[in-house]
Amino acid sequence: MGNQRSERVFSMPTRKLESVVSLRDIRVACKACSLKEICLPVGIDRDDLERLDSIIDRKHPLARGEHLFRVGDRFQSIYAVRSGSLKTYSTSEGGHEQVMGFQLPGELVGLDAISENQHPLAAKALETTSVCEIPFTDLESLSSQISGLQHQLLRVMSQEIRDDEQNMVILGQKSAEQRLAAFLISISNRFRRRGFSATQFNLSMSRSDIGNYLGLALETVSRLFTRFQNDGLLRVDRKHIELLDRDRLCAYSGAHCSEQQSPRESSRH
Amino acid sequence: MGNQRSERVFSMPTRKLESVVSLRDIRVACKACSLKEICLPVGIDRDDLERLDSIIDRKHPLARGEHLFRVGDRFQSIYAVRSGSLKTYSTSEGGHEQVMGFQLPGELVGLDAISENQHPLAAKALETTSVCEIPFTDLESLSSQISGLQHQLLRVMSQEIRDDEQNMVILGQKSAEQRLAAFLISISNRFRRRGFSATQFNLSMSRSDIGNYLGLALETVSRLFTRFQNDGLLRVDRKHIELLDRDRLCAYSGAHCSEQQSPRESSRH
DNA sequence: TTTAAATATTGATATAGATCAATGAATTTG
DNA sequence: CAAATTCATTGATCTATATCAATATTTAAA
Repeated sequence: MGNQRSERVFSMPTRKLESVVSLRDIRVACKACSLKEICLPVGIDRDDLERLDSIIDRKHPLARGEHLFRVGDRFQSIYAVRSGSLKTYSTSEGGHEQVMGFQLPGELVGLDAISENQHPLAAKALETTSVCEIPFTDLESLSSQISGLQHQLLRVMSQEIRDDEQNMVILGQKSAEQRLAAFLISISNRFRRRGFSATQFNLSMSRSDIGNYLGLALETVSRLFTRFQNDGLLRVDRKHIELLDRDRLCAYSGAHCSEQQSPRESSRH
Repeated sequence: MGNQRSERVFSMPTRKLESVVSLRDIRVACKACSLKEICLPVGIDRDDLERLDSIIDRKHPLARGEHLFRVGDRFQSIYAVRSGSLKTYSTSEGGHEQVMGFQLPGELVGLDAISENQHPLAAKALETTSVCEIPFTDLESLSSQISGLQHQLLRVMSQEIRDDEQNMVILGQKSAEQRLAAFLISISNRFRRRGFSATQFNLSMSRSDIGNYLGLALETVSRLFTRFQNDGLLRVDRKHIELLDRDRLCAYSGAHCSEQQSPRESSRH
């Protein structure tokens, strides 16, 4: 699928053996990981990468519906999605769920837990999902030695703030139509950036999750999908989406789409 | 006003003399600044503080309506509000403004600019406002030496992400009433944390700014203020707000108010 | 395979809050 | 200090989208 290539490079045996299963085979070095430019884009040389690699731990894949962490869990690591996808969400007292975001391959989760030393959100796998675990204290001490890493970490966090700001704009003043369009464009951009198709993908999250995330009723999401389809913008088949007219969809989203850019992917500089 | 005390401690003469006016007198050491626990809460000792201080630059106050920076400005520094307040906002192609946040004394602006090396938002003074300028490269190199500072910086950014997430909840699924209530509680908490009154304060921003920030029409904000007043929750006199029943207001906001906490103030741990 | 449980679609209706509009302070300006 | 401008309040109406409801489809379970 796409270029999820060359992930099976086996280096040293698993350092930590907390999980029982045959982790050894899954152990992959950062330097060989197809996601490495994403997790650590800039200015980290060969040696540094090796050091970084040594602190990163691959866990065995999560099944659909499994939690990576829950609200209130002690914060120890941030995670990078290697394959699959996650949703993060919080639950209000009334048991009502608020979906805060979706994490696709190459994206990080858990940065919001640093300040309180515990996870303010839960992270649940939307499908079979594997992640890299990056123990935070290790990362911190390493990044005080590797200045490029420190900077990179700050950049990633800053980007997260940007993205959240973008979402606030979307929630604060866009119409339902604009929201869904913006959402699809964002997903598309994020897939493309990871080397997947930008025009054809599967949404691993339910309509209800999308609606919740966008501040819309799921019925509205459903209706909009059919509307978009009727307008010739895309083709929907349940989870599968094919974007037929990305530009027009982008125009629908009410954003500057001149450079077919999305907030999320603009971090490359 | 409140305990905005003991700010006038004069140390060495201004290092950078970019601005013409009598900056010398305003120059105040971090270690004497009433905001120091806020900017740099933990684990920084006397010596380190002095080093930090040496990179921080006080600028002369901004007049109401003046910009601290504009969209697209090269990112060089982050800023801490010393007194007064700011709003950050972006402007869509249609010239439509989106207010992203308000910064009160002790709060930082500009963290979202790190990733792109330029400011994605503009920051404008809502009243006469003075800020500390913290050149980012200096801060970065210093924080690789002072591990407490590095951690603190990450914490602050993480907290910002948390806060934005909170705002997403508010925009995504709260009613107009809940939004305004949550907003007032948040402001109240932030004032209290800085030693100001939590029950009586002036809103430096207009109804329109509040509405824009909360994703509501200004008329709605206005109506809600009168409603809240009629309900005996508070007293409004134009910009001046007096909270009469904080608990009930908090209940209105639809959040767990058990510990009269707000997202923003929960960062102390 | 049948049954059950999610999940998705589509329609009908209700409503929170936007928008339009007019008036009244309060600030700013000349 | 008057005039102009900005800002706030209040009312009347309209609309986008939620909510309620029924059905269909898919997935999971038995």
